[in-house]
Amino acid sequence: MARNPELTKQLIIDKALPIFNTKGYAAASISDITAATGITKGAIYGNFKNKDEVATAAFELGVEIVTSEIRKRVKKVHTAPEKLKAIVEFYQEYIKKPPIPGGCPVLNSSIEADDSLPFLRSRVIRSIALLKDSIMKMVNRGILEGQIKRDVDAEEFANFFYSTIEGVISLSRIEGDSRSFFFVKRFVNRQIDGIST
Amino acid sequence: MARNPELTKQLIIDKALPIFNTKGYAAASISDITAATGITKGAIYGNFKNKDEVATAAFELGVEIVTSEIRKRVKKVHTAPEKLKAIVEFYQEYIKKPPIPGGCPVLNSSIEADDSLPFLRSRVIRSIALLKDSIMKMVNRGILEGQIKRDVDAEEFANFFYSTIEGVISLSRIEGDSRSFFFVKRFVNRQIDGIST
DNA sequence: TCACTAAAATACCAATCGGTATATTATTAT
DNA sequence: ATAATAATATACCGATTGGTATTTTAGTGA
Repeated sequence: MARNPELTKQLIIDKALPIFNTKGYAAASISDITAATGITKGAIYGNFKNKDEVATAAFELGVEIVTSEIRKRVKKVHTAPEKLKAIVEFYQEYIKKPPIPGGCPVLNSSIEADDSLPFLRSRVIRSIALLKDSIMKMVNRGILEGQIKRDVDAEEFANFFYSTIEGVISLSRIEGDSRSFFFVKRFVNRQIDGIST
Repeated sequence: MARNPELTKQLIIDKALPIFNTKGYAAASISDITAATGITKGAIYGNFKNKDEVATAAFELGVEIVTSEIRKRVKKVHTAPEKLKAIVEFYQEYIKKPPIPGGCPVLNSSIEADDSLPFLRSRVIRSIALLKDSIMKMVNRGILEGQIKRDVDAEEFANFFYSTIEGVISLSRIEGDSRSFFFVKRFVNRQIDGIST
């Protein structure tokens, strides 16, 4: 086996992410991870203090995968309305061809960590705050640059935008169908057009 | 101990619901239920085939609690816009004073059952379909009665409405704050006004 | 009052859980 | 080449899991 602890650690995180994201923290076991990695318990506990730390690292990777892809797509276009639509587009593709099996790690962890798992909860809150903040900034910059109407409440829009997208992701996933997403996408894009100048 | 199997069964379901709803199916144990009920494992397995059946019964109770309260509030007012706003109002109070600890059972189960728990998944799908359908009928009846604009797509609105509310519930819960709900409520109510005649 | 029955309590099961202590490796410095 | 060290593998731990078999208990009809 490779004796590079950096690689080992990364391998564990990479394989743990889809496991935690599909089964949830409680149902995912260390044995699941040893099975997926081909690595033993000794290697896992040599590189992580406990299960919580593995889950934390996996969650952070999940957030990084999602946000880096969003950043990439947002940079490609240059007006606020286009950027917002690019995010919607991203999540549509996310459902069809998920970069991480099991849905959105932020939403999943949000549900599982709201009443327990305090170590995760704080990180989920931070991730959501960052996401909402970037949407707000997008809207406000759009206002300054004359692409978005001046009377738009950026915080209200960000909360609507985030809630609706997370909601429709869970909806589409449980339905196993993208029909709902189609409708919601149409609605959201119309809202974006509605606040555009 | 009471030797009324009907009461025993109901006691188990009543106590199991908040446990499953807060901890999730995987993390909730039979021991949690014996502790909460004061009843032993023998009584549980005498009344239910297995854990799945307890979880199923608890879920059905959760759905009944939510939908019956919605029905009640929807009946109190007599136009489609008022009915839609009454649902929003219900969920706002739901967050402040939850009739079931742990958030919305439909959303929670939706997240946990999308990749596993097929016995739950099918029931979640049915519950969501019923909820969305009742919103669609509300909108369509509003159109017929001249309260809602004729060009409104009921299915699109229902999907937006459901997604947004479920999304903001998870958001408010993880944030532990109703600020986000306030913004989203304002947005949704404005949408309702926007489709009203 | 006394069987009979059904419900609930108790005792037990193998399997698995997260975690640890120890043994075995592979790598590096000398 | 070899000793020291760090990383991984192995073996094991008590606790808990869902579930079952058995015993005790409460309620019912005769």
